[in-house]
Formats: sequence, structure tokens, C-alpha cells
Amino acid sequence: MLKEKNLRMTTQRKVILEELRKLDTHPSADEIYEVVRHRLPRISLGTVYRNLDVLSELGEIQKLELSGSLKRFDWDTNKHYHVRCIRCNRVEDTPVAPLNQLEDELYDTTVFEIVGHNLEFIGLCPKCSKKDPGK
Amino acid sequence: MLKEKNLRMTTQRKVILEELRKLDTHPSADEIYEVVRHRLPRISLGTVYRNLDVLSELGEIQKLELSGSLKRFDWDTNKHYHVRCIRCNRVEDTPVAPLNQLEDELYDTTVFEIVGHNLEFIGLCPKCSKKDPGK
DNA sequence: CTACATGCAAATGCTTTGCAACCTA
DNA sequence: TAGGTTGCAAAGCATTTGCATGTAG
Repeated sequence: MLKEKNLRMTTQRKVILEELRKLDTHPSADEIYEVVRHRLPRISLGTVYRNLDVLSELGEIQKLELSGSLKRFDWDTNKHYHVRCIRCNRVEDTPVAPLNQLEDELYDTTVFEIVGHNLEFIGLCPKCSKKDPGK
Repeated sequence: MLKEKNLRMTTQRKVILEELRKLDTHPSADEIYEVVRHRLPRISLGTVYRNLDVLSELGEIQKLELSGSLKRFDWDTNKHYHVRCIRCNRVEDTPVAPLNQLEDELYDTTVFEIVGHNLEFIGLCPKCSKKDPGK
């Protein structure tokens, strides 16, 4: 898969992929940088960004387009949806099944050629919900 | 509505609201700034950002959390979904009905207290679709 | 008059990029 | 050894903020 695009498996690329695959937290580039730094102290944040881009274009990982300011990454490339806590920004997977028929429905009623959709739930995680019972 | 929060209806606030209500393009803060500048040449971009925040907190307009780098604004405060063109970033409303039952479904299967959801379709608008028939 | 609001500019936060040195295939 | 890749630093872009001045109620 790397060969076809004239790409190389560098140490940095390998470690970023390995570390992301250990995380279920849907980390941002910066969070991945912090973890990878333990193994590669001289790696730069720019390299992390570049590799996350390459890996998501290869389909090895998924770049998440969630609301909020920063992009997050997911080792799970299967289509699935997420919940984000409004208070602490924790992101978790949901057990909601992919809504493929939604796109078909829209297909007949819009002039757009639909190629996909993003669905994200917003809520309060148990911890934050406990802290503020009034909400 | 303004009085309750000790807010004032300034010229800037009024013009921003009026101009946004003329637009169906779901403009970004910068695009609103450009339009409003025709009527108020000395307005600053910071003022536009501040007022869009105030107005969306008041519920007079809606701040859209779509994918892509910049936030967009919608005068239509009713719950509805959007399609974004991957190529030109044009955003339009969809006729897809609000999926309220989705949140109920998730309610039973997650530890999160769900308060809402965002759904966005991705596609090609007619213009961009024509330009690239191979895609 | 007195807060809230504005204009201006600087600062922030995330992400991208230019470039010389480096290293994988 | 060729060209993809890295580290570093600077630049980019959207948005936010501090502050003195302006103005709505």
C-alpha cells in the first residue's frame, strides 16, 4: 500500500500508527504528539500532522470531522458515530448503526450528488453530568 | 429579549442581523463582515464575531458546527440539516426531517446524557459535479 | 451617567509550509 | 543515490481579547 504511492515506512510513521492504535480516546494531533514523544523525543509536531494526513489518505486511520476547534483521529476506519461531552470534550463511540438509507432518501430530493455524511451526538459524560445535576 | 440580559441594540448588531437574514448562503463571519461593511464601513471584524456570538446565544440566529475550517451562521433557527459541497464549500439546506428518535435510541445504550446532535451531508453541488464527470 | 459595545491591534490556538539535512528503498 | 521525510522555525488562518474610547438606555 505504501509502495504504490511511493511512500516510505519511517520510524516516525510506524510509531505514530502504533500509538494511535493503542488509544480509544480519539486524540488530537497534539495529544498523539505527546504520547509519541515518549518513544521519539526529537519528533516534531509538524511531522505528526504530516503523517496523520498521509495515514488517513491511505485509509489506515480516520480523520474525524467533529464540531469543536480541533481535528481528532481514530484508528477504527469503519463507519461509526461519536458522542462528544459538551463540558470536557471527551469523545466516545456510539452503538448507533450507520444510516445509509438517509443518503438514498436525500438523493431524490436534492440536486447535490451525495457522497457521505457526518453525524455526531452532543451530551454530558457521566462525570460531568454528576458535577452539574441542575443541567 | 435584549433587556433581560442587559444588552443593547446597537446599529452594528441590528445591521448584522438584517444582512444575515437576507442571505441563504450560510455565511462565515468574514463573509458577513464583507457585506455589512457596505453599510458600516468602519465596523471591525471583531465586532462582527462578538455580535454573532451574542445573537446566537440569544437564539436569534444559529451558529453552525459543520466540518471544514470555519464556522458558519444561519438566520433560520429551526432544526434542519445541511449539505456541503466538497469542492466549492457551498452549503445548502436539506429537506431531511429532524431525527429526534435517534437520540432516544442512543439514550438507552450510552452512559452519556444526550442533549443534541449534528448531521451534515457531504456531496458535490451541480456545478462542481458537472466540471468533474469522472468523480 | 454608567455599563455595555466598539474599533483597533495584538495575541491566541491549531495547522501548514519552506528549507536544508537526513534516511529509506 | 534519488526523492520521500524529518526537524525546526516561521507563516497562515480563523477567532479571541485587552484597552481606551464611544454610545444606548
